Amino acid sequence: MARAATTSDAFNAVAEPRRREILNFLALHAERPVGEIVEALGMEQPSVSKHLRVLLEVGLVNSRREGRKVLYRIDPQAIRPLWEWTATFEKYWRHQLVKVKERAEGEG
Amino acid sequence: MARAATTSDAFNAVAEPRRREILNFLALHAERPVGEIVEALGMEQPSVSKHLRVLLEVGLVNSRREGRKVLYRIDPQAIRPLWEWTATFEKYWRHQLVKVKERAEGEG
DNA sequence: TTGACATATTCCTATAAAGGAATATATTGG
DNA sequence: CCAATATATTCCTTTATAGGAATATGTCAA
Repeated sequence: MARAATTSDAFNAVAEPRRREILNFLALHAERPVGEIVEALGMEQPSVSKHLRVLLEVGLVNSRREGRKVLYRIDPQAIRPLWEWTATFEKYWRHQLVKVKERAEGEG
Repeated sequence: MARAATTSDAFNAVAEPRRREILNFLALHAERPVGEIVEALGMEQPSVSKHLRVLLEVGLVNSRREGRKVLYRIDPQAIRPLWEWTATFEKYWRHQLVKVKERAEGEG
């Protein structure tokens, strides 16, 4: 068996750094055509289209055509499961920090 | 070029569901030997060892030997970059929720 | 219809991974 | 040292990429 498909869920989709870059860009710039992503991130156009397809399939972005251009925008809801999972670990590192702080104060 | 190595960073490491299960288990149970993970999650022992190796390489877990057993524990700090990245999108879905709420109140 | 622009898809290659089975390594007790 | 327990590694097969190059599809303007 091979690795799970990149399109199987958001976890797999965002494992690819380029796709995270695209999401970062779209988060800042709202709805944008492919060409602007290509230019802004310095990637090849086919590469961007392919990454957008993966993001589209897992619902991390939506798209609509406007004339010759296709506009993409993020759907932040799709990132939520990822955030929720990571957030369950937040209390543990917060705990660690408290302990580190206490130790520092004890020594000072 | 193929996909990035699962050991290249936490994003790639946690893309695999089994590895997330292992982290979930370790988060709840603190330091545990491999055998308990195997039993608790119903996975094959070599499979668990291999997944733990990946988690170890990206720093998501630590280990120490105690007699015949090797005890693993999570290092929640390693999940932090993941949380931080996803958290940057939180404001967007919060925004969406506010708008949905406003609309609902306007209609009600 | 034709040409230009914008995006998507296909074909190719190299690479890596996950699971299963078998085996190797490490540690302890006798 | 030997047997038993606990864990790690290796070998194999199947599958899925990501990027590059080339090409196809879609849309508009004249």
